[in-house]
Amino acid sequence: MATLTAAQRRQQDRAAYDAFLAACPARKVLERISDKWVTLVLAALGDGPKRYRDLTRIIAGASQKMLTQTLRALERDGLVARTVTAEVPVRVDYELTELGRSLHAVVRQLKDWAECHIAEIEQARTAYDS
Amino acid sequence: MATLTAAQRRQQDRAAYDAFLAACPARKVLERISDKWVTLVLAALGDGPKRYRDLTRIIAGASQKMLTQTLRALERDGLVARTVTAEVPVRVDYELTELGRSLHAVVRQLKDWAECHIAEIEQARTAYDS
DNA sequence: CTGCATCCTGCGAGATACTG
DNA sequence: CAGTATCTCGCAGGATGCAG
Repeated sequence: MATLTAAQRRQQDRAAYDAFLAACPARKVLERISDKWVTLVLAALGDGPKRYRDLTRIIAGASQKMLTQTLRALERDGLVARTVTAEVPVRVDYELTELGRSLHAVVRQLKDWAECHIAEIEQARTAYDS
Repeated sequence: MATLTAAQRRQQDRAAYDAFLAACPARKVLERISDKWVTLVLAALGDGPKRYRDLTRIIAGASQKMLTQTLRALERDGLVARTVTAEVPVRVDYELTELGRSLHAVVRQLKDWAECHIAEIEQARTAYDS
């Protein structure tokens, strides 16, 4: 039928909006850095290349699965470079690319804002909770 | 017993790291704006106050539950102000606070970076996928 | 050391229905 | 109009075991 129920209509709008968001550059980047571990990896690699093992130690909270998954995603996006050295045992180094360092800089802006305004937020929270 | 298995040790490290992250201001703010709808609400309110109904229309992808939840969270953090007018029917307006506008500015920085570098990322992706 | 494959669980988010 | 309450379900992410 040509007419739709309100529910169907809403679902269509939902889908259209999702498609719209999927095409938005800002959204793509935001979703990338929104990942729990991405910014931590950026920070860890911020001061020079690191081996896989080093990263597991530095970012103690990440499971191996998540760390690998994060690194793969960052590599795919050209933010991190992966270098395999055929020693025994194998050695794999990760480092930020130019693009990665650029993004890292933006994230630091965010960090600066956070440290500058977190007190206001906390204050608002306790005020709200009472 | 005093000694722990490797698995237990890892779990402890995990917990400690989580606690560390929980205390990090940058992380708190990042998790706030990481929420799928937060930045959209910031953007929607960026050009003046809006009624609840307006927001549901502007952000067509958000379910009512998510929109309300998002607005409550932002209000709690002092980023958005909620004003109830006792008309019939009830009228509720939302607008960015000073703090909210400040955060919005930072998010726009991120958006600018995204629009400036998205091409490189897309390019890296297609290169990686082949 | 550096990973991939599999299984399993908890929680977030949508759908739906009701209220002031 | 502006929400709240409840139920259900998919899937992100942890645990574990195996491989090059």
